[in-house]
Parts: sequence; C-alpha cells; structure tokens
Amino acid sequence: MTSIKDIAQRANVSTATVSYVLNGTGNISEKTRARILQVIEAMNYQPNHIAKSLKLKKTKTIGVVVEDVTSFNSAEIIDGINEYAEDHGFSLLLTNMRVLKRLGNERIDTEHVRQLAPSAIKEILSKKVDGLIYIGIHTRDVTGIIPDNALPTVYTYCYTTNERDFFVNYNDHLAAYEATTYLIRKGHRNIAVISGLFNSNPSRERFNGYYQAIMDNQLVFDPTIIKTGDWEFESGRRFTAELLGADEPPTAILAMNDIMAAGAMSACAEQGVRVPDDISIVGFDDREFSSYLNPKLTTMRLPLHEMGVEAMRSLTDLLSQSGDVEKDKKLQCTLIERNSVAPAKSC
Amino acid sequence: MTSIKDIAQRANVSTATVSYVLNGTGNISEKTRARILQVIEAMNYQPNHIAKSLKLKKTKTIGVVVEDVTSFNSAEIIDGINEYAEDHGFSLLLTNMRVLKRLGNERIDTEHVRQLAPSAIKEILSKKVDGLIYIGIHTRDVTGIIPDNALPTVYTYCYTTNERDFFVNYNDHLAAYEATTYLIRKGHRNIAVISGLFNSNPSRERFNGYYQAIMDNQLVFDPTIIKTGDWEFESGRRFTAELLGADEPPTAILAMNDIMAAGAMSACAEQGVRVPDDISIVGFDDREFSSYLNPKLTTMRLPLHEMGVEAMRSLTDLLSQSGDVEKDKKLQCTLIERNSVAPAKSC
DNA sequence: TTGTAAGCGTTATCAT
DNA sequence: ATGATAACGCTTACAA
Repeated sequence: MTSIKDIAQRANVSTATVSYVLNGTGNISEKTRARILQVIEAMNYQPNHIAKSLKLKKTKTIGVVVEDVTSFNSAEIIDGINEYAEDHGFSLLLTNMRVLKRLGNERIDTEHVRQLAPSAIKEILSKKVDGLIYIGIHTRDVTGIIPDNALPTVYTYCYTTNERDFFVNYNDHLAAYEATTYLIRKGHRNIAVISGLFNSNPSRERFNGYYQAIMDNQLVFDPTIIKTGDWEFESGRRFTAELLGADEPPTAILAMNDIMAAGAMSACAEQGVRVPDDISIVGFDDREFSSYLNPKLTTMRLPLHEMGVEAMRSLTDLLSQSGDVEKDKKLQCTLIERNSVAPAKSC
Repeated sequence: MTSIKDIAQRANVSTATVSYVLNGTGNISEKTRARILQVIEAMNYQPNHIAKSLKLKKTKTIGVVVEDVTSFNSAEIIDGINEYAEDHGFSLLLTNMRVLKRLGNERIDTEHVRQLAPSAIKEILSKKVDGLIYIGIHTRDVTGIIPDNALPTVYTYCYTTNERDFFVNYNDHLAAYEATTYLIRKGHRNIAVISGLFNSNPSRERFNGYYQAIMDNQLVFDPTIIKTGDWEFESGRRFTAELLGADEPPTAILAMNDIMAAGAMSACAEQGVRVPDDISIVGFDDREFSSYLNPKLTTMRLPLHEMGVEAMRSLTDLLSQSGDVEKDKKLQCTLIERNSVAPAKSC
C-alpha cells in the first residue's frame, strides 16, 4: 500500500507537508500543494484510517449495538443511521446480539440480555468506536446493559433510567389518540381494542391515548371490549372471535400491532364478517405485509427511519458537543389510510 | 485508557513480556505470567485493536457491503454472517448502499449501482478490512461493482463473471422442481405459474425446474397457464383473475414469490374461490407475512441465514487459506407446508 | 513555507 | 526467560 511517505518522497517534500495538504491544515504554497495533489492522484493514494485513528484517538466509526437485526424494526433504523452517518463521514461497526435466536421472544428481559451483552460490548470498545447507538427490540427499559462509563450512547426503540443517556423514540400516546380519533370521525362509537401485553410501556401508553380520545369525544368507555393480547397473530384471532360473538359487536377494532390486526382479519373471514363493510380494523406498525392483506390494512406507521437519523444526529452532536442535545426525543407516527376502515353505518 | 505500558510498569517487566503473555507467544515463566495476568485483571486492561491492527496489518474485521439493508433478504443474511463472525473473532463493518431508496426498485441494474459503489468501497478500503462480503438485492450479475483488485470477496444473493470471486446462493432450479413435484403428488395436473420478470435468472431457473417436474411426471405442458408477472402484488392479483376466468381453470398456482402469491389469494377472495378448497397456491421466499395470510401460505423457504453463515465461512477460509474453498456454493430451499394447498379433487 | 521528530499502542527481532 | 527497540502510517508541536 502506498503511504504518505511514498508521496513525500516522490514529491520531494516531507511527510508533514503531505499531511498538511491532505488535511487542509498548515500553510502550503499553491505550487507545492498542486504538485503533491498530483502525485497523490498518480499513485492512487488512499489514507490509512487505522494509523490516523491511532494517532488521533478518534476512529470516526460508531458502534451500532442491535439486540437483533432480524427484528422488524432494526433494518429501517439502521438505514436511517446510515443515511446520516454517511453524510458525516462516519462508518458503522455492527454488533448483533441475536437475542431472538438465542433467547426466544419470551425471555427478552433485561436480565437475560445483560448476560449476552458484556462480551459484545467489550469487543466493540476494543475497536475504539467514538460512540454507541443501541437499538432495542421492544420499547422497554434496558438500564444496565451497557456499562455506564462506556461511551457517549444514544438509545433508540428502548430507554434507560440513566441520567446521562439519550433516547429517541416515538410518541405512543399520540399515535393511539390519533388512530382512535380517526375511527371516531368515521362515525364509530363502539371501538374495541386488542392491546399488547400490559407489562409493556407501549401498551399502556397506547391504551391511555385511546382512552383519552374516547373521553375527549364524550363517548362511553366500555371495558368489556378491551382485550389484552400478546402481540401474536393467534391472540388477535381469538379475541376478535370473542368480540364478534357479542350481542352487539363493536363496529371497529384498534389492534396494537399489524400482526394481531392480521389475526383479527382472519377471524372475520372465518365468521363471514366483511372488512371493512361489517367491521373496521386499524393496525399499528405499518409492517410491509399490511398492504398484502385483504383488504389492505389501515395502520399507524412507526417513524423508524427517522428514528435512526435522529439517533445518529444526536450522537454526532454529542461527540462534537455542538449545542445541547435533546435528551428524550419523541417522533410522531403517521396514519396510513388503506382499505380496512369504512364509515360506521348510520344508526 | 490503560495500555500495555502501564501493565509492564506495574508488573516490573518490559512491554514485550506483557505482549508475550497476552498472545501466548514467547516463553514466559509461570510466575511472571501469573503476576502479569493479575495486574491485567486489576487494571481492567483492554487491548487496543487499533494499535494492533496497525502493527499487524490485519484488522479482524470484514466489510459487509449490502445493496440495501432494508431489502427482505438482507437482515437474515447479516444475522448468519454475524453468527459465524462472532465465533471466529471477526467484527463487521457495515456499508449500506441504500439503492432502494436512492434508485427505486426499477433501476437496480448494475450500471446504476456501479455509480454508487466507488465512494462506499473507497471508504471501506481505507478502514482496512480484511475481506468483503457483498450482499445483493436480487440474484443477478453484479460484475464490476467492486474493483477486481480490491480484497478477498465473497458474493451472496448475487454473482459475478469474475474468475477470482466466490459466491454462495441457493438452488432455484431444484426448489421449483420440488415445489412443483409437491403439487403433483397432491394430485394436481393443471399447475399454473406466475413467474417473475424473465430477464431475471431466478425466474428462468425456477421455470426450468417447474418444466422438468412437469416432464418427469409425464404431464402435459400448457403454455397458456404460464404468466409472466413482475414480482409485485398487483401482477399476482391480475394474472390470477385471468387464470380463474378460463373455461377450465388450473387447480393450483405456483407463484415465484410470496408477494405475488398474496396477490393471487386476494384475487381468489374477490371472486369467491376458496383457497385451498377450490385452488391451491404455493409461494416462494417464506416471507414473515406468509403465515399471517388467510389461509397461511405454503411456500419455499430461502436459506438466507445459512447463506450468511456459508459466505462468512468461505471468506474466513479464504483469509486463512485453509484448504480450498468452493467457488459457487448452492444451498437448498425447503418447503414449508401450511394451509394453502389441498389435494386435487378426484376427477 | 517547509522540515524534523516525537508519539499514538502494539508486535517481534535481536540481544542478553 | 526477559528486555531494548524499531516499526506500522499518521499528525503536530516546534524549529528552521
């Protein structure tokens, strides 16, 4: 590999001079600069980032620690990180803890993940990244997984209780409020919800958003049409079947993710109730498959890409200590209208 | 950060000695080794990979160049790479060309991607990775995207015509042959296919597999039930509608991806034909959503994870020049039986 | 405006 | 069995 030394030699200057023109630092006469640039071109010189990193103690690479790349949220967030990173000359060192395959979806509590983390973190610290972005697999508390003293870190799709950390997430409360309001505007008065497990923050937040929309519109809150699912297809199917069996079934269902919404649609098909003619359904997440369902699912889109962008922006701001960085950024979801909602039949 | 020098000082030895025990090289007496180890522990020493890399000219990290992380195949392949890499002490530097967002799905030909690649590659070469894995977004020829002299490279989910390169892909021909044979065993004689675009290798290979299965079973090949889709939902829907309108509609459809299969199911639903009672459908890819469709889709699973593992295995073998590495590895797909296929009605 | 040289944290050669 | 030291490719104070 051709180095700065080779360039210096060929251009009859010192390595310092070459370094100066390379970095635009120092005061170099126009003609030597031109000559050096020419040699650099001719020899197809590529700077060695490793040497530079060693000297500068900055690698211009950030560690992306992801609980599982394979989780539906990860790729799009990484894409966002990438977009911003590329524009700012950062590279990404990817560390995948693979918790889904190692632990299974049931045991993703902080305790178990913490056992997986140390070696991953150690590895990444050895490689001397400048900062860390941690991508969770569920929006939950992950305090303690990354040692407190590690590096500037921003968490996305999760959070910690640590004073020093930074987060970027989305606004669950508002999203559910808007989804519910949308249904109400369509004339629905009897809106069931199939929630996720209630030990999860998003479930609670979304429920609160729903509840507030019901209250703000002077509707009556009916606890019997609130069903606690577990995020999986089968729970969406089962609870919808239950709902459909009631004397006066709801005219709309808000499912807290698209998978349960798909389950709900399945239950409807089985019982011959038509979506959206007989019942409206709105999902959550805007998974790719939502538009492959029949009918295509109306759902709340998560701002995953933007979360990646914002996480990376926060981190670079942190690293350059440029102004102050928002500690707990919350992005907005947007409703994607497709074909699973119709106006309530006038009564 | 505590360095080898600090350790040496505290343990009253030279840096060389510390390096020896750290690497198990050299001949160190048991008691000094123990003492040094103890100091290392006490000071919580972490080796500096950057310095090591500079000296050794090996970084123990490999560059993963992916055309788009966001594409359905990427995450699982990366996960496979990760699994193998972790076991062998390699880190992953991720470079995402983001072609889907930059170019759109229509213009992903090699020409356009080639314009995106150079800066990405330059960047990654500067960071001195030991080797490269290139993950395509479609199985197609990507010759010329990565400069020939770059680094040991293995391609997956794509290929080149370059003698020096290595590939790992899956066996399209066999997969289609097996899917078709499965349908034939279920008694189907009239099996339509909705293919992808015919300028794509997989489309041709899969068609050949289908054709051979038809021949091997002495069925008659009917070109009127071969439809050329474009991989998208709408084409699956439209061609199925056509197929269903025939005097004697096929009793089964082989769709060359799950998205078109979903479209096919949608068309069936619209026309009131029941899957699988009236018509059987098998897809291709085993996308996550296949089991959220109604009925759950029977489909060929792509060995994505294994492709990642094997790609990384090939690359590490290449780097350690241990034995010879298979130039063009082809993995097998496996049929996932769900609920979209039923035996043909006895005629 | 340019050059000299020390130093970043390692490894490895050559002495001892 | 252990130590001194040059070298990896770069940046940067300081000197010239």
